[in-house]
Amino acid sequence: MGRSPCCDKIGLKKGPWTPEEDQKLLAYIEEHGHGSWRNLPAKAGLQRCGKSCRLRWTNYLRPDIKRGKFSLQEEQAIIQLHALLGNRWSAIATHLPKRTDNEIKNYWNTHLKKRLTKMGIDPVTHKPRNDALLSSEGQSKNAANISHMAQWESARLEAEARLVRESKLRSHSFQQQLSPQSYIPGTTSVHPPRSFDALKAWNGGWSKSSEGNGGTLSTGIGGDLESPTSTLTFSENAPPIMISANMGENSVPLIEFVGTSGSSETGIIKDESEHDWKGMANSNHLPENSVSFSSDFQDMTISMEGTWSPESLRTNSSHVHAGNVMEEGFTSLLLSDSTEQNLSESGKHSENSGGSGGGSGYYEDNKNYWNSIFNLVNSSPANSPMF
DNA sequence: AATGATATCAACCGCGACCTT
DNA sequence: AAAGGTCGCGGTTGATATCAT
Repeated sequence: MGRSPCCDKIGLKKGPWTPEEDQKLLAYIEEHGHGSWRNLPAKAGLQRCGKSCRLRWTNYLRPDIKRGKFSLQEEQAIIQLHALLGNRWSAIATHLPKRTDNEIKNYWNTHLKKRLTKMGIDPVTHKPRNDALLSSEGQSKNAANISHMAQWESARLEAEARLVRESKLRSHSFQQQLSPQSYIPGTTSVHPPRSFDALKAWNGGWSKSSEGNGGTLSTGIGGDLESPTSTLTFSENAPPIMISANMGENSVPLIEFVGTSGSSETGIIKDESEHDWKGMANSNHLPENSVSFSSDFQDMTISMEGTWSPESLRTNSSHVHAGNVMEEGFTSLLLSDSTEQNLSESGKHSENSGGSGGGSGYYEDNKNYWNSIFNLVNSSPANSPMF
């Protein structure tokens, strides 16, 4: 409902913008702010529809846009965020603050997608096309279930992106009111979006021990029984993997990835919260408000409490690809494609990947994959551009 | 140099979500 | 609650640039 009339229906100009038009639009917005896009063209003396003006501004004229070649870090960010978020370019763009969603989308379609395809990796699923690395059906299903975690995170990122947008908008309007001429690109007066502090803890939580046959990973704060928790556990024939999304005091989903290696060498990484999930995993003592479902993963449990509401999980629109988390090595592999560039500076993400093989490194690879993504989103608050 | 193929990217289009009346 | 208005998103197109023959 309520679709605005198309430009050609009201005889407005279309196609490439002239420098004069750019100047008019720029001058008007610098002086008045964009206000209502619909009314802007008439006020600015442009024979364009508001939509066209908005697009020109957001994708080209905005002063806080970084143009030119994408850096290695940016490429890496795009690939990893795409693995997590799918084609949600605006959400991805939130973490590359000076890039527009359109630019990222174009770059993906013209460069990165092709590069992935060329390497035999499905750019949609981020899985190898022949599925060679997912040797068993169980692992595929494993990946599918891990995707629930990605969905949660995806939904959270989406909400975060929305907040950032709104904050920026408010900030920008405020600055325009104060001094239209003093607009400083890329600056905001608002607090950065909540970062994934817990995920940082999560990153630091990996360690090894010789205890038991599984590996666990946690935020290190999961022991807070008071906090709302979302816990997802599952297991299959292989030693169990457990993912727990734990809500912190500020309703920040804290993701615990309690992974296990097929190899006893990997051992358990534990912390004070371990007893919580262990109890659940080994018994039927599920917390209240939990949802259990089974698949070929024999046990999956999600507990939803506190403000971690289903409404916040707009998973229906999430394009999270089941297999992506299982293919940690591919991003690094891709970025290590020496035919394109020397990527030595990206060692941060690839140093531990150890290729994409299975075996004992399999879950270690997953860990690294998520570590890199969470590090990425953690380090990219909107007003502190990472690039 | 001419021509065709391919790559790039700005811009458009249609849809859905959100807001206002 | 329903209808209309506006905005933003993602997919796609088409003009231009670049490369290959």
